[in-house]
Amino acid sequence: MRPVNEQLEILRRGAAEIISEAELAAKLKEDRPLRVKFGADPTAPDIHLGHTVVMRKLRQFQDLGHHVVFLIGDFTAMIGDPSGRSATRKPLSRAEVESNAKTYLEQAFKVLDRSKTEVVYNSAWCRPMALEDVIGLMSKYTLARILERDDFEKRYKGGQPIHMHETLYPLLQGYDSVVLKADVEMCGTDQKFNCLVGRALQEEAGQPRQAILSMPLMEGLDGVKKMSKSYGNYVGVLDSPKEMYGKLMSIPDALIHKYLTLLTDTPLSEIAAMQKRLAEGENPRDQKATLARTIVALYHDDAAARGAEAEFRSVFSGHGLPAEIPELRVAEAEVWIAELLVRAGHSKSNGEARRLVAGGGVSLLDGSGGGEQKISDEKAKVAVVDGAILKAGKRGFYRLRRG
RNA sequence: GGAGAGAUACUCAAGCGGUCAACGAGGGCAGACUGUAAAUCUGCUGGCUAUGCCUUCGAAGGUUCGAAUCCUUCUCUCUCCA
Repeated sequence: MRPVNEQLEILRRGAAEIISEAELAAKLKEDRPLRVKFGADPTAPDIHLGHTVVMRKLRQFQDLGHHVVFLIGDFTAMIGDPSGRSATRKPLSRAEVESNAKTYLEQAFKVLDRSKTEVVYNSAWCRPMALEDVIGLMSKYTLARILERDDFEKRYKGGQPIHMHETLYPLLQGYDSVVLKADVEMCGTDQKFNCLVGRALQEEAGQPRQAILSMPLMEGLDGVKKMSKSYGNYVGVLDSPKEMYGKLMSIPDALIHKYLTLLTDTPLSEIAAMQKRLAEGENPRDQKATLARTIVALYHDDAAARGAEAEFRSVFSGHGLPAEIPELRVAEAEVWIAELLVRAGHSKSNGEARRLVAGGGVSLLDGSGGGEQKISDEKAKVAVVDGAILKAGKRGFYRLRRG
């Protein structure tokens, strides 16, 4: 195994907090594969770049020769983790959890080394627990300490409900660490509390305490809220090269270097150099392009990255047309514009389409992309010319086909 | 167990018998400007080919010509006291 300080240097990259670095160093010094636990709630079937921040770190552990225990919180998912929530999360059904877990793992292995990952389900030990076991677990912790947790505290003070079962979640997650004899637990900063409970419970059980390595929560495309599917500000690992590239080009400038640090292998020295060049006047757009290209190459390949870039340049910088335009088959010679937009799947309702038209967001181009003609009358009927292109908003292109 | 308060559109939040599809803010979408960045300005932000009709203000009933607004019951939440 590589020297401890080299390992630490790699592991420190991008980390929010290591509790404690001395403990982690001591474990690394034992010169054996550490058991690195990571728990995932199978609530989000689609993995996005936000999830990969932690997974990439796990991958680094794997590459350093350590053992990753990937815990699917199938049991705890049914409780609903209150982490980072201001409201109670609704529990999932068995069937949902199972199918989510499957897709989740499939995507996780885009980052993790499948052969070095042990997958476990916490229902294996949670489900058989008898009430006395549960009470025994509860007796190891105090309500005061549970209420110290950020989100509980906030809800408590804000007069919002906290359900009893939610207070059990940190205990169960901590208990997972006891069962798995984890040496290290990886998590996002929002999970820090739960990980700390794990340390306390391990100590109770006479085990060495796990070290904690937490990664920052990564802001999504809007640059404000954390990346999350429900906020719609995410880049999915399964997104097409074109989508990935485009989405990444829309992030605020301030996020460029954070993304590079957390989502790519770009050496820190290179990132620092980029920051310097930016301060000296380099156009942030170009650095963002580098970021976008690098990430697309990671989840697809170099050719796809170059293709996505070329297309982006031609469509957005050069106001050209995308290489592939979905076709919209229309039988009639003439169709109401709003209906056309709905049929294309661009607008959810006629009303929404009308607003888009009235707002000046819709135009019609001839087959080669020229002759742009804005449609601003929401009542307009448009003649369906075979091969003409309907442009809706910033990125909606549809090629009309008669027949 | 007792006493109060509250539930409004994606979120926060006005409204307290007609002028309410519901003020305002945030968010979102679109346009201008740009680098699909930020900031700024403008418009839009229930459904319906539509000077109107339909659905929506926790749920179900009721009063009324007319209800988000009044009454009854129910569900959920919070606060205080035990």
